[in-house]
Amino acid sequence: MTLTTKEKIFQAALDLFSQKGFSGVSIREITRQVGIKESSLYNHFKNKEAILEAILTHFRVDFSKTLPPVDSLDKILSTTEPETFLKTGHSNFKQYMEDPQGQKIWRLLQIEQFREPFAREIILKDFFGETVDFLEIVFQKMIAMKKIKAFDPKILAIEYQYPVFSLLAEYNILKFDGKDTTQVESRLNQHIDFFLEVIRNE
Amino acid sequence: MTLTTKEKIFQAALDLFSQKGFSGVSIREITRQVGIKESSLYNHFKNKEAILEAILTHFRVDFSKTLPPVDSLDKILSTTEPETFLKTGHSNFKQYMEDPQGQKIWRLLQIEQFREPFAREIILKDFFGETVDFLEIVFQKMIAMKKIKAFDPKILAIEYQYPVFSLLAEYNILKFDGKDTTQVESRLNQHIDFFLEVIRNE
DNA sequence: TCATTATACTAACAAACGTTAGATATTTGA
DNA sequence: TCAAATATCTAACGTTTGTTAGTATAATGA
Repeated sequence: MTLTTKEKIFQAALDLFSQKGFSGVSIREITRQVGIKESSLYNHFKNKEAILEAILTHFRVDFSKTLPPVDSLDKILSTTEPETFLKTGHSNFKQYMEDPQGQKIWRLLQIEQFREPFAREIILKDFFGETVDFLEIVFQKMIAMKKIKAFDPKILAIEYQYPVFSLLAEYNILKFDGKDTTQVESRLNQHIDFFLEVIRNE
Repeated sequence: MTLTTKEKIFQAALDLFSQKGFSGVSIREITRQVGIKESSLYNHFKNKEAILEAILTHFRVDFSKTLPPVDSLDKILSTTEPETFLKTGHSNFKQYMEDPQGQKIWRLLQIEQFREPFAREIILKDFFGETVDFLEIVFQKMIAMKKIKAFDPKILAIEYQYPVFSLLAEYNILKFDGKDTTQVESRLNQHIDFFLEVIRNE
């Protein structure tokens, strides 16, 4: 699986931007990593800004694939216990966390969120918004099926997901320094267990 | 209350770094905002890096003052209900959130966390670590006083504080665009209420 | 008061920046 | 097979970068 020059530029830029930020990386640094002269880059991207834009756009499209479609939820939830459902979701999430590409995109969004309006939009809408909206529907359905206590599903969505975001932030910092992440991972498990205990219908 | 030139440089640098990041701001941009020539800056700071270092160090000292001393906890907790204690803490926290200086430092830490090891250390130790350690002691004492249910105090600390970090991140993005933040603020209140309901000792 | 110290200025530096023009080589499609 | 399109190269451009040297002015302390 060989990459085109454009893809190599994309990857090198993502790698460098996610460490030093957009302003901290030069065209020459990117092309040096790819193995071409700096002028050649302009055959593939209009300018430096266009590389970042391509990365952010690609991520936006990519992220929308990680959640199961809402139409299939009734079927899934009728055959799956809340515990299994959440733990499966956690497993998917963990996979995303451990993927180096996912870590780079997360870091890039963190670094650029206050310089790049598009990054803010992705964090707010795709990251916070979409996940919470999805979970709200999930918990609403679980309540209708009397599988969990009848709390406000929106509140449940936040109570479940927001700690996960913080744990993910902590995880990515530790991972960046190559430090041990088992504690954060066990905290994520503890969080899910705690949450399940709280919402359980006796 | 007039500022010295050094303080003006400090403030201008914090202001600009928190919007564009360290690499995105030039010495000339800082000195233009202060109203001096770029060479004059070097009478106050050794180089550009030293300004960032001064900002991060100042924040570290500053942040350690926001939590009440552990020695005074027994006295406070014996006369204060959990609900009042947490809501007072929330009020202090909100004040910090609404302070423009606090927002700038938060943004700076977010932007620089992967370029600057010191920023990572502050986020991990001061932000995550210290707050959770403090809350663990608080909940441990509340449990000993039989004021709340006997959950693992460390888990309670995380369940309480980690959603607050995520809400704070969301709050700061909205605030940066001048958008409405009442929804995030009400979510913070809902979180506290939910948490109190869960840990209440019947 | 006067020497010293601190702070501001002008001017310049070498290096790095993003980007372009134009020549050369490689790949593609009729 | 050969013209057209695409990708790479060398070389250079005008700016901006962080920083320094040297000089003038203002504040400080004996």
